[in-house]
Parts: sequence; C-alpha cells; structure tokens
Amino acid sequence: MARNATSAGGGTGTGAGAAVPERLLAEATRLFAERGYDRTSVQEIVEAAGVTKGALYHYFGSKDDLLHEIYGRVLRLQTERLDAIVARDTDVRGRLAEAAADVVVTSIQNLDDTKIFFRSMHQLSPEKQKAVRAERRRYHETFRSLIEEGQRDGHFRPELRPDLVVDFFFGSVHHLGTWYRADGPLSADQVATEFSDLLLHSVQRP
Amino acid sequence: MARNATSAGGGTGTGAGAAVPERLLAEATRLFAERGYDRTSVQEIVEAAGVTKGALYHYFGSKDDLLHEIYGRVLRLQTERLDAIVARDTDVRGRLAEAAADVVVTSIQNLDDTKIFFRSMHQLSPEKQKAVRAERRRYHETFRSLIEEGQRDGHFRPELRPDLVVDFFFGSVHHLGTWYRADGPLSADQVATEFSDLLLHSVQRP
Amino acid sequence: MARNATSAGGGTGTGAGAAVPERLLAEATRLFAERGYDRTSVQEIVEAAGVTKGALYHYFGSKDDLLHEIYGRVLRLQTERLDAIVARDTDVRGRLAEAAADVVVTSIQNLDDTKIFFRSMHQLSPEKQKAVRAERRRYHETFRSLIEEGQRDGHFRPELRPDLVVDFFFGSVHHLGTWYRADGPLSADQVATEFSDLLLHSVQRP
Amino acid sequence: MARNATSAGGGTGTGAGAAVPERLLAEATRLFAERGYDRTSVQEIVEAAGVTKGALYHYFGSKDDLLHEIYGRVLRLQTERLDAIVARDTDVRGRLAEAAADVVVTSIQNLDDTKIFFRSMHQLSPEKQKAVRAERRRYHETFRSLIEEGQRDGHFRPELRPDLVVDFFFGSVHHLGTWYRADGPLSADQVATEFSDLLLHSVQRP
DNA sequence: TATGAATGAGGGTTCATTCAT
DNA sequence: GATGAATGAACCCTCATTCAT
Repeated sequence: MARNATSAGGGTGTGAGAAVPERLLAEATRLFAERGYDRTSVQEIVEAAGVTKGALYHYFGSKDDLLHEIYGRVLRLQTERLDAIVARDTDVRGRLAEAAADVVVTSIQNLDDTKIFFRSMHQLSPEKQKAVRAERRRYHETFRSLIEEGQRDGHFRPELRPDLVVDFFFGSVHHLGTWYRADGPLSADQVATEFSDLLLHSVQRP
Repeated sequence: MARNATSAGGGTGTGAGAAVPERLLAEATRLFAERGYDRTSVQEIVEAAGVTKGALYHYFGSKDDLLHEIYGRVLRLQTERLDAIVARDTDVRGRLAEAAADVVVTSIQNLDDTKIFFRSMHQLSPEKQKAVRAERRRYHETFRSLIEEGQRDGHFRPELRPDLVVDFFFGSVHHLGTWYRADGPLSADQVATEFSDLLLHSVQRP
Repeated sequence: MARNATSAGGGTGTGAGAAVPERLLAEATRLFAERGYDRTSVQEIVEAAGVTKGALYHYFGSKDDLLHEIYGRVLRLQTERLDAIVARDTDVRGRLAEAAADVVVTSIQNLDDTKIFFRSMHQLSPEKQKAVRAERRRYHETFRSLIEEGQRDGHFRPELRPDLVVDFFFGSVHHLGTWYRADGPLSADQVATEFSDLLLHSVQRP
Repeated sequence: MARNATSAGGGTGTGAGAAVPERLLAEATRLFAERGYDRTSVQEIVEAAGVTKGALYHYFGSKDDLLHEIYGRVLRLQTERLDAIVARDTDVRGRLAEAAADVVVTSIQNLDDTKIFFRSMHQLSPEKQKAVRAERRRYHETFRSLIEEGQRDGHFRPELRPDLVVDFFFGSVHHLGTWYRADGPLSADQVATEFSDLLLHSVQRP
C-alpha cells in the first residue's frame, strides 16, 4: 500500500529544508546503514528527519516500504548506468572494464546503499524481495551478456561460466560496504581501477 | 558472563540426542541463516532445540553469546585449514590455488555459517565484534602473505595491492551465501575450482 | 528519556476519568506502598490504571521513572510548606513546633508516599537517587537552620548537634509509614502535636 | 520448611573457613543490606559464600528463610540485652537512658541488619512477617514498660502516650541505617549518648 | 552432603502501526 | 497534511526452585 512517495513533496534536496519524503529517505538510509534495518526504529527515523510518525506513515505505507524505496533508487541508478555503458559501440573489453569500474565507483559513492543492499535484502517482505531480486537479476544478466559477448569474440576464456564470473565479481562489489572507508588511503577510482583490472585479467585469454 | 558452553555437556552430535549446548548452537545457526539474527527469537531457538529458555541461559550468557560462539567455530575451522595449507612446501601458486579452493569448499559445506557471517557481524555487541574482526584480520593477513610471497617470487603481478586482492576475493567468498544453492547445478568443487582459477588468473603475470 | 509526564494530559483528578499519567502515578503510588516497588509489576500498574503497557511507556521512560516522579511530588510539596513556615516572623520555638507538626500531618495525609519514601529510595537508579538525596538534603538543611537559630537565640540547648537532631526527628517521621493506621485510634493532629512536643522538649533549655 | 540452620555445621566464625550456613547468612546479610532483598539473587549469595545452590537449599528451605533467620538473630540479640537492662535494680531514668543508648550502639554495630530490618520486613512471607512483628511487639512493650514505670514514679511527663514515645524513638533508631556511616565523623557512642539524651529530655518532667 | 542442569513463570521494555483529531 | 496518544504483541532475560545423581 505504498504511496507514490518519490513524486510527492516539492523539493528534491536532502537538507533540513528538503521535502519531507526525501528527508525521511535520506535519514533512513543513513540509519539503516549505520545500525541495520531491524535495529533502527521508526521513531529514530522521524526524529532524525524532524517530523512525526504520522508524517512518515502519510508518505510511506510501512517501514518496509521505506527500505523498498531505497532499493529502488540504487537499482534504477545502476541499471541506467550499466545500460548506457553496454550500449556503446566499443571493444567489449573496454565496455566490461568500464562497467566494472563504474559499479565500483557508484557503490562507493553510495556506500550506505551498498551496505544496506547486501545486509537487509532478506528483511524485506517476501513479495518486495522477489521484486528486487528480479530487477537485480536483470542487471546481472546485462552484465553477463558482456562476458558472453567477449567469449564469442574470442577475447575471454571460453571455459568460464559467465554466471559464475558475475557472482564472483559482484561479491567483491557488495563487499565494499564492509571494508571501504571514505577516510582511508584509497580513492574510489583507485579501487575501481584495480577491481576492474583484476576482473579483466581473470577472464581474458592469456 | 558466557558460560563455558563448548566444553559443557557430554555428547557431540547434533541430533535430538546430542548435548543441549550443541543442539542449541545447531538450531541457532540454522535459524539465523534462514531468517536473520534479529528476526530469530530466543523462543524459536529453544523450541527447535527442544529445551526451555532457562536451559539456553544456563549455557549462554545472551543471545549475542550464541552468535559469538557460532563465529568462533567457523573462524577456528578456517584458520586451521589455511594455516595448514600455507605451511606446505610447494610452489606458492599451488598453495594460493589450494587455499582459495579450500575456503570456497568449506564455505559451501557450512553455508549457514557463511550466510550468518557477512550478514550478522554488525549485530554482535561492539566488543565481541572487535574480537571477531581481529581474528578475521589475522586470517586475511595470512592469506595476503601468500600474495606477497608470489609477488616477491615474480609469479604474481607486482603492481597489485595485496590487501585489495584479498578483499576482492573474500567478497566473492562471503557472497556465496547469497546465491549458492546445494540443490543447484553446481557442486562445491566446481565453484571452488573456478573461483580459484579466476583468482589465479587475476594475479598471475601474463 | 523521561517524557514530561506531569504537564501532559488534560485532567488533574485521580478517578477513572482522570488523565492517563495522573492515573498511572496514583495507582503506582498505591501499589508501591502496598507491596513494594520490586514486588509491583508494570503489568499490575497498567491494569489498575486501565491502560496498556505501551501507554505507560509513552509517558514514562521506565518503571524507575514513575518512582522518581512520585518522589518529586512529595518533595516539592514538603519543601514548599517548610519554606513557608520557616519564613514566618515569629518565635523560633513556634516555627520549629509548627514545622514539625506540619511534616507529620502531611506525612500522614500522604502515607503511601511516606511508606515508599523510606523503603524504595535505594531502588531508584543511582543518578536519580543522587538527585533525590540532594533535594532531601536541602530540605533537612532548612530544618536544621531552625535548630541552629534557636541555639543562637539561647532557646535551645547549645551542646546538641543540630544535624543529629534532624536525623533523630526525621527517623520518627519516616517511620510513621510503618505503624500509623488511618483507622487507628490516633488522628493525624494528635500524632503531630505529640511528636512536635517531644521534639521541642528534647531540644529546649531546661 | 526451614531446617535447623543455626545448629547445623561445625564452626561459628564468618571467614572463608567458617561453616557453610554461617557463611551463607553472613554473605546474605551483606548483600541484602547493600542492594536489597529482591535485588539479590540466590546465585549471588552462593557465589559470595563459595558454595552452590544445592548447598543453600540443603540448609535453608527458601530465600525467604534466610531473611527470616537474619531477623531472628538480631531480634534475639536485642531482646536479650533489653531484658537484662530492664531487670536492673536502678533508677528508671538510668535504665531508660541505658536501654536507649544500648539499642543505638548495637544497631550501629550491626548496621547491615538495621538496614535490612526496616526495608525488607514486608518481603517476608505473611506468616513469617507475623512472627517477626509479634516478637518485635514484645520488644517494644518491654521498652514501653520503662516509660510507664517512669510516669508512675513521677519522673516522666504523665500526659505522654507511652506507645507514641516508643514509635517516636524507634523511628530514629531504625533510621540509623539510612544515614550513619562507619567512616563518618561520629562514633557509635557519640550517637548513642545524644539520642539517649534527646529521648530523656523529651519525656522528663521539666 | 552437595551438585548443577533444567524448569517455567514472569520480569521490564520496545516497537510498528492505527486513528481520532 | 500532520499529530501523538494508545495499542498489543513480541522481545530478551532473570530467577527461585527442583531433582537426578
């Protein structure tokens, strides 16, 4: 029974003056990443956003709905970017390298979403989980198609199972939320370059 | 205030006749993997184990303690195996390949622990979390030493950051819990072989 | 995390139609006096008040908070009355007699609070206990100042330690909750008169 | 179903080598005084005494029984002492002064018992409570008889109600547990002398 | 004489959600 | 559009006591 949250409200920023739904999503994202979905109470979210419970339930059907909306955002973003990269008219190795680097950079730029993604998926209601998984699967399939294309072209080793390669790589990506620190020694680009390089070397013909 | 759970009780099996602490740990592992730590109630655990809450709290200081014990078991197991492999007197490439394949196999054989590991770490109490992280770090360092050895020997690409490679690979390993299915098309050995192969190709000199 | 209980709600009575926080405080006072703080369950309080646990925790941060609020009420009442009496412009002997009689009367009129006071103080959380003790100390100091004034004036025996006299007398007052019965042979005024008389005789110069 | 605790066991000291029942009583007294009866668990008592729960339940029928035994000890002690003083063949004023001073000194010497006495009485089972109150009443009656004797002799003011005087004074005595500190500025004798003096002055004819 | 595993009832507290206003 | 009082169910945990050994 989710209201159409994203189109409600007026502003689009995330500061104190932003529209209420945006503020709620921003604070929820921060808190879910910080202490986990189940450990974050609705009360804490509305306090952080400076509104009351009634307001939250006016815009979102449930706490679960908030989480679903967060997943929707990051999935839409990553799908759009991947689709754009895949559609380019360049060597498949370059597109795979770019796709890999791009998902690392956006995962780091939205590290809270990354943390939430791999830790809280199973806390969604079954049907929402199904929807998210389906969308995620389409994303993986697109990524996999790059591998397959490279195998057909003779650039990538034909004995590899493309789906396993995808799971191999996205494990690494999802894991970023566990160890990456914005105040650490590595920039997002450095990690992206090296992860992309590792992936390419692992699939390319010798 | 954790009681000495692992040494208590008489039996060591996990069936209905096994010792109470073992039964509790087994059921807790299963339930935590199935529905998450926060979503599993102490009541459900004791019902599954066929005892009462009082019995659980006789052996374990808290629900948190149960989780800590689960982490301890898997960490001990993996550390022992890795140490044994690293200590061998063979080519570093072979040892890295074997270490990688082995952690994949044991992660799949203990898939419930793997699921719990990367999803519930942050639900441990801060101090227990610290202890687990410290032990995990030592494990990673041992693994990393293999990469460094290979770089010194000239087998592995010197431009790679060993710690990044470790995080890259263990992301893939932890992610197994998310997608691997025992009743799926792939055996543990198949996954282990291919993951190990991907790692080796990603680090070896061309 | 105590909500502002005393200013919440609309009514001020204590009957079934009174505001919820007031009803909760009234029933808690009665039950704490009757069977002790630790022996009174939150469930019993809310049942007596005709609400649910959630309502209690909406107004009070904890069971401990309820007790603290009860202490606050009686302390405010007694402090106000004592300050008014001390400030009068009459003979110090009269003021001491009146102060003594007054605290006896109000202790009997609020016998439940008196019972709770000396039995449940140590069941408050350490910091709340500290706060209550500090306020209680100020009350005692005001009372003591009457003794000291009488000693300076030459009405009271100079060899007495004023603080010991205060502890001596307030022991008697706190003890009222142990033996006084509203349906017994003595009126509040009779006890007040005699206690006041005993105090005056014990301190006056022969 | 209390076993005959006091006659069981061999030793009579309270150190680590003392007999088990004595050690249990000593630790229970200390803990009850420190944190209250309800807040002290049987587990804590047996741990402090260096025995197990089974041992406690071997000597005492219940936790309640322990408390009852503690009451019994202090009551027996005080009754014996008062009876001895009252029986003397001296001026009633001297005997009252001595009785008053003596109960103050023994209350301070057994301050833990004093604290427990006035705080935990109502946590005894109803029938044990009745027994304790009956014994306490006999003690008060003996004390009251001194007042009455003094009134008959013309030493004490005849208009006073002897029972009120007793309650007045024993309030002060019971209250000692609340404020007296062994490491404070006042010795037991100093307090005893002044309390006794206050009592005598309050009852004597001018 | 003493153990300690196990019970079972109840403890205080939290929380997503609803609804009259 | 928004409030916040109130619900009701579930939560983790504690504890005095029992009993087979």
